Amino acid sequence: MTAEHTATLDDVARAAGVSRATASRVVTGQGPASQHSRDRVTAAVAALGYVPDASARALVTRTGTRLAIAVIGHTAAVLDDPYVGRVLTSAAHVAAEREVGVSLHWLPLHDPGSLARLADGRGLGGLVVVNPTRPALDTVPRSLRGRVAAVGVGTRHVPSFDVDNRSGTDGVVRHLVRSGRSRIAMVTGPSWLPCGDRAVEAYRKVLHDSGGEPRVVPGDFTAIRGAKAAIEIMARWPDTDAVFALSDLTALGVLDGLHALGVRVPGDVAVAGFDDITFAGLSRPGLTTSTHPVEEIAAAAARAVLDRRDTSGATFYPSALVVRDSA
Amino acid sequence: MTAEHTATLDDVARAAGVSRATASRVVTGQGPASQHSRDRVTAAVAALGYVPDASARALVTRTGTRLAIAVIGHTAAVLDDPYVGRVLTSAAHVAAEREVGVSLHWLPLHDPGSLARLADGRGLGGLVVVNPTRPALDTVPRSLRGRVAAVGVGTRHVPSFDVDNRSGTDGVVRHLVRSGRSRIAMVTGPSWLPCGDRAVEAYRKVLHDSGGEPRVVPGDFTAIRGAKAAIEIMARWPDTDAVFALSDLTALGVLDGLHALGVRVPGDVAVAGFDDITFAGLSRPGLTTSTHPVEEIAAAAARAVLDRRDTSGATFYPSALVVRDSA
DNA sequence: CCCACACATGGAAGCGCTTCCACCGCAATA
DNA sequence: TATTGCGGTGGAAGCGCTTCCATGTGTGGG
Repeated sequence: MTAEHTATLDDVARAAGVSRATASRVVTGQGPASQHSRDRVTAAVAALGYVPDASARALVTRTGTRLAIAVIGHTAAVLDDPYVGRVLTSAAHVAAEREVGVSLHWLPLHDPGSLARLADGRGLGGLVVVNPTRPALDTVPRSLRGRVAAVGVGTRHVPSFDVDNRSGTDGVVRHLVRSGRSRIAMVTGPSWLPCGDRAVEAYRKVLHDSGGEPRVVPGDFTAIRGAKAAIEIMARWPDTDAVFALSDLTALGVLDGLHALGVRVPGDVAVAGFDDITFAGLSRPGLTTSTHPVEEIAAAAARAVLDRRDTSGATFYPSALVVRDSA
Repeated sequence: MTAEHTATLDDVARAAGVSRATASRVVTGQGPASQHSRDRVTAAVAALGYVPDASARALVTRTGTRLAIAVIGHTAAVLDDPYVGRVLTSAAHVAAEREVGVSLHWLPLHDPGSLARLADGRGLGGLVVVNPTRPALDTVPRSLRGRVAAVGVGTRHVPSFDVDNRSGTDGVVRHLVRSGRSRIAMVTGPSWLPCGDRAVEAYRKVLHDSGGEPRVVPGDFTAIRGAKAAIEIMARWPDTDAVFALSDLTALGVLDGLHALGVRVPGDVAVAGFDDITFAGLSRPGLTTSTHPVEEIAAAAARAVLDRRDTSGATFYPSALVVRDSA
């Protein structure tokens, strides 16, 4: 009851009748230990409510006590993206359970050294790279081996977690086709982001299957770009009857651009986005989109890093169509 | 160049020709030190690029290495509020500079002990309480004295940082009056949140000055509640010609509710919000609102905690009217 | 001229933990 | 029975830092 003095590993060892070394082995799960002492230590841990001191552990294992979230982008403004906010929130939530904190960093797209510099300092326990590029991921120092994960499409070397853009896009574009649209344009993500490629592929495939011709305009996941893209699209292909943007933010911008042009949605042109952000349901017309389990993805990435799990390889999370008014 | 081995305090002491004790005193700024050794150590620190190991320091000072962000609310859903996301992002950014991480926690509104429990564990270097209640703030254990700050209106005991709701509200409501509205309703924040009181006061004052009668409906900062509030308001006071919500999210909901009712905005009813979130500019009609420098406020709170500054007392940040289409 | 007192300083202890290493007893092999 | 091997174990070192304490140094007053 009156804890007052937080239990230390010494207390646990004493209570279990073993040495501190053995207690440590049991608690960390590293090294040999007989079933008998394993049981006794586990019991003592529970009885005393022992929680390892993260600082002490970090000190000796030379492993930081912080999970860094690094976002790659042209400017520091990427940090303000609601998507990043969701990643951060979810990661912070997971980290909190492990008595670990998270910190947020911007990695300039054209400064490959920045990641190495970030990872160089002490105190870094793990790294989650958001929207990584190949070159960036290649500069991760080996001191962080096994403690790096990617949110978005990564490389073979680090576990990566992403939404299934391919089937998500497929679902949305098919929906557009089903509802009678055939001249469908697409606003992509930034060209340097590999995850967009799969989406574009899927879009091309559906269009090919349905006999439409692809109309692709580059985007950057921002709303402003969406508005401009809408204007571009309508100027270039005036008969366009649907626009699919690989980001709700961009789709909202498209809505804006179309509105400025006097084009009715969904009357003249249907609009669909991707991500299902909160505001997709609050825009007028309500945005048809595809879900993006960002929180789940970020939590998985954080856990992979924190647990030093060897989950190399890519994991894709399903995306589901959400039909509202815009398409 | 080839750092390889991160400099330790020992290296600094050796380079400066003093003992580790003296070097520590200079680096931390605690304890006496002659100007001479002060200079030599500072030079050595710069030359070696020394950065104190947060874990080691935390271990001995028995002070955590993590800045906890605690949000009070009925359910854990408060953590998904974009406002919290902005606070977290900004705090994480500030913390990163100090080699510190942040973690996110939900404090059940009716479980006063939860804050104490959170602060009890080791590894907690500081605490920022978002939207604190008096009782919650009173349970902060003394072990955290001087390392707690509030985002929102706090108590006399901890430094608090908030937007100037009073003048912000004043600005918005006055704008409504100026543009010819006189039957203005207000959707407040949660009743247990003291910050809302000042806003309601300001609203009442403007209405009193302009001869209007107050129409207050309780809100909770969510969009759904906004939609319901809109319906409530129009049912209770059908001649209402303006609605002011103390949150953009709620205002967006009001827009939705009004739309469902077939009420035109701003034709029939003007709508104004508070916060100026990203989506305030993307809704249709664009939301008239008042700015809320959340990032600046959160950064100030984080800094106050991290620097153990004795900034007790409340600091209010100015809010500025942003006129768009909705009012 | 000497004592007291401040200030500056270095030695050393120790924060809570992991991990190397030497050691023990026991079964399997020779 | 004498060796080897091996899983289990505790002692002890040490991670990088702060801080207590005893030990110098220099000043002013008696």
